[in-house]
Amino acid sequence: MNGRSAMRLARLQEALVGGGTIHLSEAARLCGVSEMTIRRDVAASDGAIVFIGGRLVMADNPQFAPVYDLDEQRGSHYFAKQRLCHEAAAFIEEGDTLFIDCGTTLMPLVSLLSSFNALTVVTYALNVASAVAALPGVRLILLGGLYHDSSQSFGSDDMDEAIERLGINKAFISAAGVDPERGVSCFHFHEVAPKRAAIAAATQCILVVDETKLGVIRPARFAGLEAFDVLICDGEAGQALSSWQRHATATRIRILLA
Amino acid sequence: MNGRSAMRLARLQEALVGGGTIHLSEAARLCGVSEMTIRRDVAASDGAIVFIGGRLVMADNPQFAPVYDLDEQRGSHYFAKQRLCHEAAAFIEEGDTLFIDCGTTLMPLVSLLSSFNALTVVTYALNVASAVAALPGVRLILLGGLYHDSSQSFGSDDMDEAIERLGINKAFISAAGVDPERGVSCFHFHEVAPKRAAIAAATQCILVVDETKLGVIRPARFAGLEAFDVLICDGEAGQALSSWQRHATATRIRILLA
DNA sequence: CATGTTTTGTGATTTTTCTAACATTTTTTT
DNA sequence: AAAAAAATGTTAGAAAAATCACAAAACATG
Repeated sequence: MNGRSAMRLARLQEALVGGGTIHLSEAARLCGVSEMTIRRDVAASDGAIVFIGGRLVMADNPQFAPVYDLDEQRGSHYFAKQRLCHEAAAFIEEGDTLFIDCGTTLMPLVSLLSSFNALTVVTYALNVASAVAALPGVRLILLGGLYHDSSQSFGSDDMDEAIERLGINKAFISAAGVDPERGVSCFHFHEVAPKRAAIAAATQCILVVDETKLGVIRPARFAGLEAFDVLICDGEAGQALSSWQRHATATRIRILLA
Repeated sequence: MNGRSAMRLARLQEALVGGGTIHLSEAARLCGVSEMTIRRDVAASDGAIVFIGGRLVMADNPQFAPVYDLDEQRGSHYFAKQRLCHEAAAFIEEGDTLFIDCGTTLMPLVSLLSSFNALTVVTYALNVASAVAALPGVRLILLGGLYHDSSQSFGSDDMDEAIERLGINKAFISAAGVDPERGVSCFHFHEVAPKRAAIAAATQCILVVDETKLGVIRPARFAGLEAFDVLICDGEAGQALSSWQRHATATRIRILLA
């Protein structure tokens, strides 16, 4: 990609941020180049803007649900996550202060918040923040710091203190691995502090993972299973289920299947 | 519209709720009918679902709302801002730690950062952060807090302390009003603390405003003109220019015209 | 300033989407 | 059960969009 091309894309991106589409011809006119050049720009770009039937739309704006075809979404566990989040949303009440963890698992939860009008969301994830910022009735508190690309989230030394100062009601936590003996873990160490602080601060802790995470151990352990009040999981393959129910009664965790 | 048709539409609507698109062929397969039937269903419906380039989308999906030419008006401003930012970018060197202010003025500056690979950007604006996060070679530090929709930025009590702790090289500041006697001002009071802290911390302060801001006073004053080393402005209408040059020599500020 | 490279434009070609007409099937009515 | 009506499928052609190939222009470089 070249400099001028990047500038045109930025120009178009600015036009499309906040939603909407523009037709190829319109985009070409706007940038003062031919339609073919716009096509080439978009094709060579990182995929932030895509074509849909001769129109340009923002694709990766987390503010919106993905544009991809539904069968692709099916493949990427999109529907599974949607179901999980639907279950999770049932715990939310008007006036709550929610902690929402980073990752893609809890993204569908954000779009379910639009029906409330007195929520506060605390997060340290950029994608979550961008999505929440678009909701009119939801207050957003972003815990800043140094950005980590790997998890689209921020990390800082005093994040735990910042979380302590907030009155968090319910914490929705995601994880990359959940094991009854070895606890709940994630990939990145900078996520440990905010997760722990949120779990400690929250009245109710809800762990949301899809079933591929069960029995898996990742490098950064941040809690034991007993730290959570509810585990929301999708039990398509119910084989491991019975053993998990045993663990559940042992740790008093409540398992919900989406 | 007929009963079976309504049922198919309901089914498709369910698949599309929460955004996303579904291709005509996919929809036909999903409902077990021909593509033509889906077309007829959609055509005869109330308009909740619409076609866009062979794909079905919910009509109320803001992502697909046609954004008619936000042209000239916003477009011309955009190019002005682009010029301003091009001037501003000339001050940036490899290895710098930049403070980038909120607003739309400095957005084009972000896309100009992609040619560097050892920059650090400090900001308290969500739109700036989102844009910087996409750049591979740039470290991002976001100053978090409570989100303010009006300026797409965050505010918190300890932001000034957080800025003090950072080694900021160059501060790029935007403003809603610049007046030689009454100083530099913005609309929102929560912007004052970070702007002041950044100005105090930075080695070099660069004020970037378009000429419509000259001679304007806004509610929240955050600095005098003498606090800045450089003022970058577009001098299309050069009328006020001579008087500004006088102020410039008085305050030792360097005026650049884009 | 000539040279080679990159970027952009143009027109031809292929693919996809849209529309319309008519055939076929299903449902309803008599 | 036959006829009529409604719904759906099939095909063909028009329109739009996507791709390709090459020419022209802009840019960089020695």
